[in-house]
Amino acid sequence: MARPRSFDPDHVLHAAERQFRTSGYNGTSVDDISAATGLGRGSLYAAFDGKHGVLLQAMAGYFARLGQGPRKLLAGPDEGALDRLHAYLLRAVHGVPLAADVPPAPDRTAAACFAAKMALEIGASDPEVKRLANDCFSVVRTAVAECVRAAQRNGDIDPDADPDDLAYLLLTIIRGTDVVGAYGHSPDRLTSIAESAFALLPRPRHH
Amino acid sequence: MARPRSFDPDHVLHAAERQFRTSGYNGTSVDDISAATGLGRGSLYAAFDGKHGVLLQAMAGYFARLGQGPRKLLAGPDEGALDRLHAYLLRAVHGVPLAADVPPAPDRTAAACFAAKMALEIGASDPEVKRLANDCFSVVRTAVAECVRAAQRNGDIDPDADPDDLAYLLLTIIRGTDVVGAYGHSPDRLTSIAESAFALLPRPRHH
DNA sequence: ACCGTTATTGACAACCCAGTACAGAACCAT
DNA sequence: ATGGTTCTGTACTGGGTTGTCAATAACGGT
Repeated sequence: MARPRSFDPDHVLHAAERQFRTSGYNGTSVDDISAATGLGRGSLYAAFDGKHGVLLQAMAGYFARLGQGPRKLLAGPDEGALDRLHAYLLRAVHGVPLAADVPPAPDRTAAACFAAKMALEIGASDPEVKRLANDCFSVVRTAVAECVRAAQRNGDIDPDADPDDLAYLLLTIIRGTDVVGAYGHSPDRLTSIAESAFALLPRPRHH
Repeated sequence: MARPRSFDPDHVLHAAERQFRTSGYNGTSVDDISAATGLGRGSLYAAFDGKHGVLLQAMAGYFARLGQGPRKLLAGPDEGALDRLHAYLLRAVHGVPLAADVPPAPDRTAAACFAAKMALEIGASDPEVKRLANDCFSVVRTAVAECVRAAQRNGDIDPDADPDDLAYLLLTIIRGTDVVGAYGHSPDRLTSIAESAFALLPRPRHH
């Protein structure tokens, strides 16, 4: 009974996310978002409540995508848990894809965890952003910890190791590759870091 | 023969660095820097060439401080290299101090690697910042790698491990703690992560 | 005590930005 | 076809930002 919106909200949020990723929050103006998405000022305010609203909704979408990745890749039977962990680690250091059907990132600079980047920039003065970033960390951390436990049950990881400690460490490494990898390091180097980390996981001492 | 400047450049750059750390580059105005340092606009432009100049010089100072830390803590005889690595790791995850006589940081949020934070925010469009950040990474990485080699010579680390790979991994972990630790995680948690990482270092298999 | 040189201060002008308001367009149900 | 409702684009405004300029103050050599 009324005029339908002529854009796809997800597409708009993806474009905005890309913009925020490359220019930062304070570095992108509403006009930048407008240009990147094709929407006019008015539509942006009506649909997303302005710049800050766009950011929050873009981060929420990112969170949803982020949650699916680890859960799908890491969940499963105890058997093969270590392999899943390996595969996830290699994948994670190369960034979270914008969408399921989109390759992870054009350049690694823009692939760094969106939530972490926004949190580092404005999280100190923006509790909502801070909370969203923490949620992103938590979902990865719990999924990894669960997978570590599965691998322990299967005898692939030293049962004496604390799965939560390991999960924290792995999360730290993944976030670290965002920073290290964002500038001047090749994907090969990131892969190498991930492999090194995986190789150091505590294996059970067999007999 | 002319009026001397009435401020200490280092003190000004430290204050500016603190401001940049808490508010980000685009989040701090020249007036903010002016208020934080006590200098007027004109003096800032005359002495540091404006906001961007202040950032570059503050980062250069940070780089100098950063370089001293690892080198002093990590360099030394082969004997005890592993202990030095351990001590450095524990120290690094709690941030780089503003000055030699100043405690590392009031809150961990502002302690995250200054260079990494600036590089993540504006490095994509600021080659000079990007280069400075890479320099910061390099100095830590090479110092760590050298210490790993020393520990290997002393038989404390598996001689088959690639010291450069390990150094990259450790650098990644340190940078990761900046991100993870910046929001919502206690210093104890960071210490725990550092200890976990240290415990996983590949020891030589003794007979 | 004076004067050249340099720092400091405060104000100013041009510009950019976020958010709002209003006018027009598109759609659908009737 | 028409009308009500919602979307879309643009123009406007108040506030904040940057970089500069001229006037003033402070110092040291002479």
